[in-house]
Amino acid sequence: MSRYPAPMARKQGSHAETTGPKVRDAALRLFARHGFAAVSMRQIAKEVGVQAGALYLYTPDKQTLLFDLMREHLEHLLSHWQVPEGTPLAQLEAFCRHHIHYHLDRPELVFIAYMELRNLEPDNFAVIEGLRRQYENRLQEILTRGQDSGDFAVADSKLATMAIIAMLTGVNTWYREGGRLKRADVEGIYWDMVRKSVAA
Amino acid sequence: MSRYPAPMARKQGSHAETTGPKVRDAALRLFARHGFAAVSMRQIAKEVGVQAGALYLYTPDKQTLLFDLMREHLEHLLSHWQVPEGTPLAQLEAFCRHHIHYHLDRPELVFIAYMELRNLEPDNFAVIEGLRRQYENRLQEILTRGQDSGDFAVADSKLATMAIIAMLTGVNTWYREGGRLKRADVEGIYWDMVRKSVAA
DNA sequence: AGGCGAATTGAACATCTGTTCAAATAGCGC
DNA sequence: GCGCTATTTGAACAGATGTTCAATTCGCCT
Repeated sequence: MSRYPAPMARKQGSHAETTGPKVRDAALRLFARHGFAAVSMRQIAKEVGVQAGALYLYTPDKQTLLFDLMREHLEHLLSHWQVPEGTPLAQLEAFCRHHIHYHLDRPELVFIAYMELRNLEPDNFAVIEGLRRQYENRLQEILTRGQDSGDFAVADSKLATMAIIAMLTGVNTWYREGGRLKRADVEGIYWDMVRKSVAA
Repeated sequence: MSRYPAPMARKQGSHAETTGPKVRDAALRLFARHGFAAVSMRQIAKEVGVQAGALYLYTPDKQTLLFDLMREHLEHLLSHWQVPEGTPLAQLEAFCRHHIHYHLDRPELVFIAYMELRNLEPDNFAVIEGLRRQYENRLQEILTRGQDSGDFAVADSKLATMAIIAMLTGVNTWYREGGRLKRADVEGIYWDMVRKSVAA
């Protein structure tokens, strides 16, 4: 939605529609590696192969560059996966496996979305926090339903939600492609721990 | 050790021994709130009530200010707690409860030690990572011993270590003093989930 | 009261910051 | 090859950055 500055659709050969994504990708990579505050617009521009002024054809300012990355990430996370029909146990397994899989596919976005919250202006922060809460609520509802049905035994569904998400997202801090374990192995082992942790 | 610039012990009334800690505390607070890269030496100086130049009587540079905070935090964590005698189950419980308790007591240090790793110069990063690994190893050894004794059933002790630490440290992201739950409640609930997650 | 060293100031250094904008360039349809 | 517009440059802005250091102030001791 609302790309900046909503340029008229250009025909092939134009650079506008290749530079835009390149700006986004450069910002993503640099913010993830060095942190939002440590990266200058000139560094981003150099990575794109353009002068700093040209960045402002694609974003109103640096803050929006960060905010858009986070918002798109969380909106896509929410739209990409819905709680499937089934038993609470099956729903929880689907959530856990998808969470790990999806997050391992996007380490830079995940990193930024967790680390750069404090660099968001208050209004932007509220939006991002709202999206995150929506995601957490999906898990919490699974847990609550499993608790009601007697499938789970969680002392506090909010705590269990936060505990499980923290545990699952933690995979991103150590997992490296080509390491000792395949992603499917990791998904299986983590799912096993989650399953037991909430078992009745 | 090796305080900077190792000033001669001064008698009471001198400011050197009150300004030093104030610099550390201001840096801790500001780094935690805004991030290392976003905080300037002049902001720290203003918080202390001193000119920027005076900070360099207490630290060789900004990087060392950050590094010292992290190193002292992790060294104190390691020296403050040792694995007690007892069954693997008792050891694991002690670890979990202490981890939550200790980390909830120092939210700013914990936050910095997790968030500002990428702002450490390579040599400093290696030191911090080594200290963190030592801490992780203590948990991993408990899990390995419990696995060998048949008390635990963990598919992979390294993964279980990372999963448990991520889960426990996650408490810091949401716990607020005076909220719905007391610290002891939180410790109990998390310990319950951890216990079940590794249960045979 | 005066001396001495520790503690601090305040200015200076060279460089970088996000952002703006008139002017120049590039690439399309004709 | 012309004209038009989307795209980009490059300079400029006002101020902030980490760090250094000669000069000054402070506070204890005699």
